[in-house]
Parts: sequence; structure tokens; C-alpha cells
Amino acid sequence: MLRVYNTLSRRLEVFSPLNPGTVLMYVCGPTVYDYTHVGHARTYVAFDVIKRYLRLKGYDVVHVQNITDIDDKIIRRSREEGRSWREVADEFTRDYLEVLEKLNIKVDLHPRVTEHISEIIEFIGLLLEKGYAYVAPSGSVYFDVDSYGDYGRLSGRLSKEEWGQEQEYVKEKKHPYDFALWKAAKPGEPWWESPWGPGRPGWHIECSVMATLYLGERFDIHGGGSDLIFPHHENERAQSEAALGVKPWVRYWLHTGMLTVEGQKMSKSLGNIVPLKDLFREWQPEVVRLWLATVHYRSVVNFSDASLHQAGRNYERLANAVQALQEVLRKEEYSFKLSDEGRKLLREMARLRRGFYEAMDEDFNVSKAFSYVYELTSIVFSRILEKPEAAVALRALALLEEFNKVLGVLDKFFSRAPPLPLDQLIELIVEVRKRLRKAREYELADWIREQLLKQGVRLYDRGEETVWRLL
RNA sequence: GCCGGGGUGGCCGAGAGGCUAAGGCGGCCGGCUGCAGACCGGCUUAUUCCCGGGUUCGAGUCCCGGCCCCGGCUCCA
Repeated sequence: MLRVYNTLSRRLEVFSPLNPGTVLMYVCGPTVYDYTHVGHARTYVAFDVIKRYLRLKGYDVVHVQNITDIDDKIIRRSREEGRSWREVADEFTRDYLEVLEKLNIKVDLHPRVTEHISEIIEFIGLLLEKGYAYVAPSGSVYFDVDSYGDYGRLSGRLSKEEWGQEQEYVKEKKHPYDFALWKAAKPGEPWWESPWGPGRPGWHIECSVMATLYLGERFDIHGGGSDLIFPHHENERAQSEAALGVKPWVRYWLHTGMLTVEGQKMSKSLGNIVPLKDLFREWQPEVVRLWLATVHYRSVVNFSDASLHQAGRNYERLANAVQALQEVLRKEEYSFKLSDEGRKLLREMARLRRGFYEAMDEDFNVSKAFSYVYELTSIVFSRILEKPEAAVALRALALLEEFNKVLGVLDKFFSRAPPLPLDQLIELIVEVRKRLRKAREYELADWIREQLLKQGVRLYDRGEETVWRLL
């Protein structure tokens, strides 16, 4: 039985989706005004892990993650760089999609705000019609927070003094805590035609509109970074429940913990923002993903060289375990009777599998769950490879493949259909090197090892024998 | 100030009333070894879980009171 922490109730709740067997999930994606950084990745990987676990449990998950491609920061950047807002948005959208691909995150749908202007206008119209919004003299439309009645509960801000936002419009708003649904265009700004004059959507409305359009008027999981709880999600909740007349609009609000860099907040002023495109130059995407995937989604993650390094070691060990097992299956005859040790190992693996699911069921406790994965790799090296039995190796491999459904870092080892011609070429080179070593031609042998490493093939000599592993 | 989350071995991080407090990283020693790495074994590695009280037969785990850290509170994943 899966339990999740709901920000709205501030407690663990039994997870039970609207429609049994299906999970509708909306995650707040980026505003594309700059390169995607590790903080974004932290959130996207966390929700990808959640989605993958739900799928492993048998749910059909629909994952929508928006792209906000019009906003003040995009406009500012386009002015600074003398190009159109669309060029800016396109460039960073491309970067974002590349990052997701490298991190092995597959989102079902990435709706872009500017492709949904008419739906947004319609939604705002509905709010006006029902009396939850008003048009200001400038042509901007604001949400009337007082008309909603349940504002502040998500963020735990129950007094109006804590609601202040969008100070720049304070003179034309009824209350300082009202927020813009539609922003009237100022000279030189991009605009779309609307019943209230030329303008563009406010920041919060797009998520309400696109979530409703693609998931329906009610859905299961709404996620994002915990910095979005106020005002973004508070506002989404208010305008959606008001316009659609549903309650609760979202069943489970899930928020990820923030990322710090060497113990400090990541910010422009500290100059410590780490773009993924830079990080990938130093660490392979699988390592970055493993690092983020094995941290609990609600805790603060600290970016440091040591933590990436640890993930790198863990990745190598997992990759080695999988490949070593595959090698056993290539070489060992299938046995039709298991040894006592073999039967014991099967029982232990069943225990690890159970442990993994129990941990994940408790609000996606990945740290605990992955302790079982690492325990499995330890069993692989210390016991299974000691006295290999094909059936046991096969079981261990199947289990690793199952765990990888959530981890998502070992795909390339499982998607390979060995032996490929490439494998035979590598083996040929390894054999040549073996003969060189025998002839004590170490300089050349070491050179071959170096060159293969550059191609992503690492060699390990074990006495006379040499094994090779892909990175 | 307000709203959250925390303080467990050198580091990361499980454990949330009851067997000897997971797992990993790093370091050291040994095995293997032309070198490197990988892998194996051992040690570092917790009479102890920030401090002080309390509840209990029994508390990292629950309660009370402190101290400290991190994040959010204009825009932010």
C-alpha cells in the first residue's frame, strides 16, 4: 500500500487515484529564459522516479510537464540580447528537452503556454463570468482572492498579511494579494488579442488551463519545487477550484526539496548556478541521474563534488554487476538443479525485492530502497560470482532490471542484445592485448587500454584473464 | 517575524517504541597483480544517535524545554 506526503494536509495519506489504475500527474516545468540547471534537474528526476515507480506498480501514468515560454524574464532577456522573445524561448526550450533526454526522462506531453492562449482566455472568461475576477482600467484582469474563501491553506499562510504579491500592480488591484490572470501589454511588449485588449497571460493561469485541458477538471498529482508552493500553487488551486467548481482540484500535492551548492543556496548573486550542459561535461548523465534519483524527493540535496563522486562509484558498481552477470549467462551452462547456496540466494533476493517495494511504498523512500539494490550488488560479487549458477545469475539480473525500471541508469546494458559484432571486435582487441602482455609488451598493452577507455570500454585484468566493461 | 524541513560514525544517509543502530562513500591493511583498476576479506564504524528533563519494563524513535543548521516568505524547480 503506497502512502504519500500531501503538502495540503501535511501528512502521509494512502495513495488512491481518482480512477483506479490510472494516475494523472502534472509537474510544473521551466520558464525558458536561461539554461536548465541542476536545481531543475533535481525536481524533474524526482518526479520521473515517482512516475516510474507508479508504473512499476502497474499504474498507467499520464505525465504532463509544461513549458512557460512567455513571461517577464524572457521579455527582459530578449531586449538585452536584441532578439525576439520566441528566439529566446526556443533556444532554452531546446536546452531543456536535451537535458531531459540525457537524464532519461520521458514526459508524455510538454504543453507550451503560447500555444494555448485561446484556452487561457476562455478560462479567464469563466472566472469573470462567475465573479471570481475583475478587469482593471489598464485592461489587466485580476483574480479576486477574497471571493475564493480557502486561500492560504496549501502554503499554511492563513492571514492576509502573508499574502502580498505582484507589488508592481498594487495601485490598480482591489487588494495587494490579488494576482494577475491577464497582463495588459505595455508598449513594446509581445501581446495577444483578448476581450480585455492586447496582453499576455499572467504567470499562474497557464498551469490551471493546461492541466485541465490534458488531464481533466480533477487529477491526482500536482508537483513542483517547494519554492512554488507560494504563491504559484496557492494561486493555481484558488483559480481552478473557483472556475471549475471542483474540490479538491488536485488530490495530492507533492513538492521537492531544494538544491544547495556546497551548502549554500543556488542563486544568481552568489554566482553558483550550475547549468546541466556544463555538468555533463564532467559527469556522464547516468551518474547525474543516479545521484539525484537516490535522494529522497522531499529532502534538500546538496551539490558537491563528493556527492557526485559517490554516485559515480555506485554507478560503476551497478554497471559492473549487470555486465558480470550477463557474462555468466554467456559462459555458464544452464543447470537443472540448484545448489543449497543457490536456493538460499534466491530466498535472499526475494527478501531484497520485498524490502525495495516496502521502502518505496513509504512515500518513495529511495535511500532505503536503494540500500537493497546495493545489497544485491554486494551479493552478486561476493557470492553469485564466486560459484556461478546460471539460474541464480538470471534471477539476479532480472531483479536488477526491475530495480532499474525506477533507477533508469542501466538501460543501455539491458537493451543490448549480445553478442553484437561490436562485442566480438572488442574481444579481438582484448585478445591481441593479452598476447602483448604475455610477451611483456606492456607499453603497447597499456596504450590499448587507454584508447579503449576513451571509447567507453574499460578493461580489468584478473591475472591472465581480462574482462571488459562498458562505462 | 511567519511557514516548512532537519541535527545519527571522517562524509552521505536508513532506522520513527523492543533482536548485536541498514546500506554506501572515503581511508588503512591483506589477497589478486607487470602497472592501473575492478573484485574479495578485515579494520576504521557508533555502550551511542545536538543538549537537558519527562513518559515507559524498555526511547535516535513519544512528550516538554533549550541550542544549532538549511530552505521558503518579490522572481525562482
